[in-house]
Parts: sequence; structure tokens; C-alpha cells
Amino acid sequence: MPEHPDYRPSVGDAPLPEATVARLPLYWQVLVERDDEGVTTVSSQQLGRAAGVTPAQVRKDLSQLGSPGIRGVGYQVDQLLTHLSQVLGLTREWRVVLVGIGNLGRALTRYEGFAERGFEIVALVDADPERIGTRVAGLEVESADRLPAIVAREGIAIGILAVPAAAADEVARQLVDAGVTALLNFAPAALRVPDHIHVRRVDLASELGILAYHAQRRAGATPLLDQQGR
Amino acid sequence: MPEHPDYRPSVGDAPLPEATVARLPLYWQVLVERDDEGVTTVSSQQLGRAAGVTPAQVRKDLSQLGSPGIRGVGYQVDQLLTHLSQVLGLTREWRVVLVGIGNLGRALTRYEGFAERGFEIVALVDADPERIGTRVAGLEVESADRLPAIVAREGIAIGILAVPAAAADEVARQLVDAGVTALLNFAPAALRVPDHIHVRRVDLASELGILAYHAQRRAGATPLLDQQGR
DNA sequence: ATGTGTGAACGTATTCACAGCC
DNA sequence: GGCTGTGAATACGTTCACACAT
Repeated sequence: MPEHPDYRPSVGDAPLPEATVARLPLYWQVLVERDDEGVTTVSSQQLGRAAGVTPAQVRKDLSQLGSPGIRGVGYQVDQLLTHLSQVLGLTREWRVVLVGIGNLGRALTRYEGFAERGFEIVALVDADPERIGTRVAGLEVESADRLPAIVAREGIAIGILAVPAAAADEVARQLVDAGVTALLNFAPAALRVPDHIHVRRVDLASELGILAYHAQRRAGATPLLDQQGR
Repeated sequence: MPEHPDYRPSVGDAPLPEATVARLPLYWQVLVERDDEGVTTVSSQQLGRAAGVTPAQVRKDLSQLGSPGIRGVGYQVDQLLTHLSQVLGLTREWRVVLVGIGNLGRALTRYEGFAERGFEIVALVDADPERIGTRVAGLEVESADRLPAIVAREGIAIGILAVPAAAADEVARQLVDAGVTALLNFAPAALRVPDHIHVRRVDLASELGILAYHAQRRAGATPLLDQQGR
């Protein structure tokens, strides 16, 4: 392998595997906690345990990321945290627009997990004329046709869709046209967006469907009561 | 390959790949819509388009499931929907307990997507003494130590965790002890549960972290008017 | 001794491409 | 002609196992 005695690949270059990217926020979360507790080093074992991942997986991920560990010791919590924050872009604040101010949308405005990680909802959009102009969570609800102005005004790169399925695709198009490059979609619908736009889908009903499959399978397979406790 | 002129493997046997299982609810959803519109057949092309999946993928999934398509025509909507419902266990109602009646928890009680697919939240649990005994969404909030009684009383197999990360693992243990076999976890924490318990994790902050990674990467790749910086 | 870094082995998932049937 | 069903090819992801650094 190439020998770079003291150099590590920095932020801009890595095309990290998507599966790895999906785990980085878990590690980040764990590291923040450990750091707060004053712990200075973690092993892949400990990190993996807390994140729900095998130690080998942790090492693979972190090595792909180019993050230095110390053999016989583990990883330096503060260093690793800094590096991870850079890679994930969590050193800056991300301004987010939320579209759809229904039940879920309103709950999201109050979710503290976002702010703790540097995400701030700075604009609200809804299609319902009754809602437009009202204030929710300290923000004025605006109309969707103002999206280009909103995105430019606030410097927004990320949009959250909490609209009904029927409206999702159209709203996605508007968001993309307005300049948003990443979308978090809560609607149970596929979004047709250009390739360079990143979409993550969170489909609660699907999740329950998947669980139902397993619960049923389990119920069918269980002859009597035959589980054990760990 | 084996010739089974008219026989297709039915509900009880298939150990479907997890990736396939995760897509079945998407297909199910699309089929319900098409069925409502009175459409009688769909091609893998159409189904895939609506679900955000390639046609080849759809065919692979449905063939693994043992579901019959007609060459030159496509799939019979009603047949396929029936079969899928059976496989996913969506022919029955699933009774669900929700633990954690904060912002997110309350929003979930009002989420119509669950009921539409046969999931009903039939019990609410919270640790906060202030909340216990109050009524939310027509249900009385109960204490966690009543979980065994609740699960038995209501015939519950699925639990939803909308509690703070620090409490998640302990609550999961209580749910499992009470007899729940599948969990939907909204807390940003790993749950230590026995192997036979199925957990799906929905981590909103992680999702945003993943998007931030891509948004940043994209911004770095964009040569012209760069972002604002910090 | 302990725990990383990583090739190699393994397993899983997706895509291709085409034969076969309607 | 159109579209499924599916082996074969490929890509992706995870786990193993062990040399090597501290």
C-alpha cells in the first residue's frame, strides 16, 4: 500500500461507500457522549457496541475515512470527533426548510435532536391558505411559490418534506428548482428528482409493514411459548 | 428448475431476503392506489417507476415471493395485492403500544398512515408521572411497569419507542420482557435485545447527517459561487 | 498484552441479457 | 411485440484472521 508516514486524506476527496456514510452519524453521536463524559480514547469494540455495529466494521469504516487509530490503544476521542465532524459537515450550521406543517411537520419543528447537531429549521412552507401567514414555532408559514426566494434568502441546501404523498413529487420539484440539493422525504411516495439530488426516505408505514412481516413469521414459527431470556 | 405447473409457495415458508422485504410495503402501497383507480394489471416497469425501483428489481422480488405474473402482460393487481397482504401480514390488524408521549409520540398518535395499513395504537406508556393517567388521543397514558399487563391484555406484538436516547435500552428490555417481538425505535441509541427480536431504527438526526455529507460534498464540487463558509 | 489496519474470503444485492410465454 | 422469469455477471458490503504497532 502507499506509504504516507504522517499524511491522512482530508475532507474533500473520499468517495465513501454509502453504507459507511450511513454509520458515521452513529459514531459521531457516541463520540459526543463519550467526550462529554471525559473519556479520551475508545476502542473499536466499545464504539461498535454503543453504535450497534461490529468492531471490524468500525475499523473498516474509520480506516476508509482515513482516521488514525493507535494500535494497542484505540481511537483518540477528540481527534476522531473533529475528523468526523469535518467529513459529515457538522462543523457548520445547516439551514433547513420544512414543507408541510401538519402533525408530523409540527412535531419536527420541536424536535431537539436537529438543533443539537447543527440543523436549524429556518423556514416553513405549506400549501394550505389557512396556514399561510400564521406563526408556528416562531416562524411565519409561507407559500410554496416563494420557495426560490426563501432558499436564496436563507442559504438553504436541505429540505424536509412532510406533505401528503400526492403532493410530494411536485413539492420536491419546486424545492430542487429553488436550489435545494438534499431532501428528507417523509411521504410514502417516490420522488422523481435529478440524479445529483440526494434523497433519504423515511417511511413510517413501511417500517411497520416490515415489522409485521417479521412478527407474523415469528408467530407462525413459534410452536408454543419457547423463548428464552438472553 | 423444478416444475410446479400451478403451485406457488405460499405464506409460511419463504425466508425472503431482507432487502426484498423492505421493498414489499412500497409495492403494496402502489398497488392499493392502482387498485383504487380501477387499474387491473401493472407491468414491472410501471410498478417500479411508482415505487422508485428498477423493473428488474421488481421482477426479482416478486418472483422470489412466488407471485405470478403474466408474460407479455404484467401482474394482476388484485391477485398481487392479496398475495402481498398475506405475506406482509396486512390482512389482520396489528395492535401497537407506543412508549414515550413527547412531541414525536403525540404526532405518531395522529398519523393516519398507520391506521390505513391496519396498525392501531392501542396503548400509551410514559415514564413521566405528570403524564400518567392523562388522556391522549382517547387513550389513558399508563406507567411502564404495567407493560406486561398491557401487552397481554391488548394482544400486542409491536412496540414503538419514542423516548429519549438514555431511556431507550431499558424500555426496550421491558417491552421484550412483556412479550413484544418487534420494535420501531426512534431514539438515537442502539438497543441490546435478543436475536429473535426485530428492531427497525428510524434516526432522524442521522438522516440529516447523511444528507449533510452529500450536500457538503456537492458544494465542494461546485466551482462557481461557493457557499458562504462559516 | 492489546487493539488497529487490511487483504482475502465470504455473503448479499443489484443489474444484465435473453430465453420463453402470452 | 411486450413483458415475465431467471441464470449469470457484477457490484457492494461484511466478516475473518493475522501481521504489526504500541
